[in-house]
Amino acid sequence: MTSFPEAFESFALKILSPDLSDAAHLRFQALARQVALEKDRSLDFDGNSSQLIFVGQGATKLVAHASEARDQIVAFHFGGEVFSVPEQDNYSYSVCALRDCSLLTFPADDFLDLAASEAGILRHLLDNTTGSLRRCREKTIALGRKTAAERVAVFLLAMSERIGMEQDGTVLLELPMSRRDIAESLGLTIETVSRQLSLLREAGVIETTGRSGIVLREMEMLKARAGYLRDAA
Amino acid sequence: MTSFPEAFESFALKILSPDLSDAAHLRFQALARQVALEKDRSLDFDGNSSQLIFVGQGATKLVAHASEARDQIVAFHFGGEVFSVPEQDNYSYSVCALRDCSLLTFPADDFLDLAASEAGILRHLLDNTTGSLRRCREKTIALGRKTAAERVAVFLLAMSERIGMEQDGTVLLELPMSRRDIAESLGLTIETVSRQLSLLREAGVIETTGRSGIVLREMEMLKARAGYLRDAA
DNA sequence: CGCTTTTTTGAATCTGATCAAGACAGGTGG
DNA sequence: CCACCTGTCTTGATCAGATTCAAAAAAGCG
Repeated sequence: MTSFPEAFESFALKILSPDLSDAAHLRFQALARQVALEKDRSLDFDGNSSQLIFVGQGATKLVAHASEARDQIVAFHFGGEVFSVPEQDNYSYSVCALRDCSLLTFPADDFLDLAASEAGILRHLLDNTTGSLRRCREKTIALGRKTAAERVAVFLLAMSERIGMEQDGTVLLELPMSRRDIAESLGLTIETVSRQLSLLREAGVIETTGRSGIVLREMEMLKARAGYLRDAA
Repeated sequence: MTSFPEAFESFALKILSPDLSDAAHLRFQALARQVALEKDRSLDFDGNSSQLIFVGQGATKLVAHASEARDQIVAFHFGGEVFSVPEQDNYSYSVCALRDCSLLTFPADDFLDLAASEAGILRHLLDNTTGSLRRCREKTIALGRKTAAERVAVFLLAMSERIGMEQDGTVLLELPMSRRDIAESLGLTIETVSRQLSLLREAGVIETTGRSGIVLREMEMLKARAGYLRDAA
């Protein structure tokens, strides 16, 4: 387990301005709570305050609880990313570890008060939030207008961008999430996800090894199945 | 039509710091492009740059084009709001007026460069973006896990919060968007939206007057149909 | 190697989409 | 001011894709 100062330093390096005064640096550090979250463990919040989460190491899912047995995964976040957990509104949210994680959490209000005059930090947060918004919008489009086949293709392409290892034309994926997680992220059932992966396998677009390994063998075919605009990137 | 300086002032009042120097103020003004967008007209962008939009007056929809005849409305925005239009990635985006609009547009990169050392402005943008993200996440949950009936209820409740007029227990809505818009926002078809509204009408939960008027007569029943957590706000 | 859990596959069901008319609103021109 | 016309909305019948229910197969663990 990384020690607290060490974990905080990796955060400071990424997010805080390098020219921040030592005093301010310490105030941020005082605000941070370090959490070592084991795989499949989740972090619940009191619900009255929004939280800022920095993922030092590991992989997490942000889950919204729509009602009993109806969860929607709002986003996946990997090492080095910062994201915000909304305070409870119509839904309650929790953060769950896909694999062992080292996290820093901050109450968002306090953090923003501290950063009120630190344009660099705010800019960083803004960029991060804009990125989350862009991904969330893409997810909205997928959930609103795409078929099961297209959603699975979109998911694989998005994962290949974020955690894929390229290897002469093919991409290797080591998915940290289960079929259930994929289904809950795509607004589908486990069975449908499994069937769509089987179809891709039969079509020679992907290969699967075990539960978590996937080789994207035909990236062009996969893109064609994602239902994107023909002339888009 | 409001004149350009006037439109810009209403923006400056809302977004820019009151203590911003006149020189900086003018630089922001130089960056702004005013657009008077008539109802049903849309603004397309070159796609290579993200835009910041300030809605002075009117109501807009942010539309993503997934493929021919498959549009998804990502968000509605009303007077006084600021939002960002992503650069074209896998989809192309456009902004369309639901009623006559007066907008200011800024290239996001340039705007952020100008605001680089203005913590107040950045904070404002961050709050706005965080709000957009929160709404987008709620939409994700609705599209991923809710039935048609629940989605329509959620839509009506969200609209009542944003543009509803309360009147002794009931809420009056004057919807600026068509059934098609509602459908494209909820990931449903026009017919399904219409059917769900008819069901609500038959159940006495709402009344409709003409194409655009809706009276929310039984807010509690509507909330119960939205599929929220029982104990949530 | 045997046990548990996850994943895959199959059959039936159901929700929402599609196809097809009809009703209505609201604008236009007589 | 009213009749007409156009586009929007509503309603109905059928269809398809995804869910649900059920069971077999595979993966990963001790």
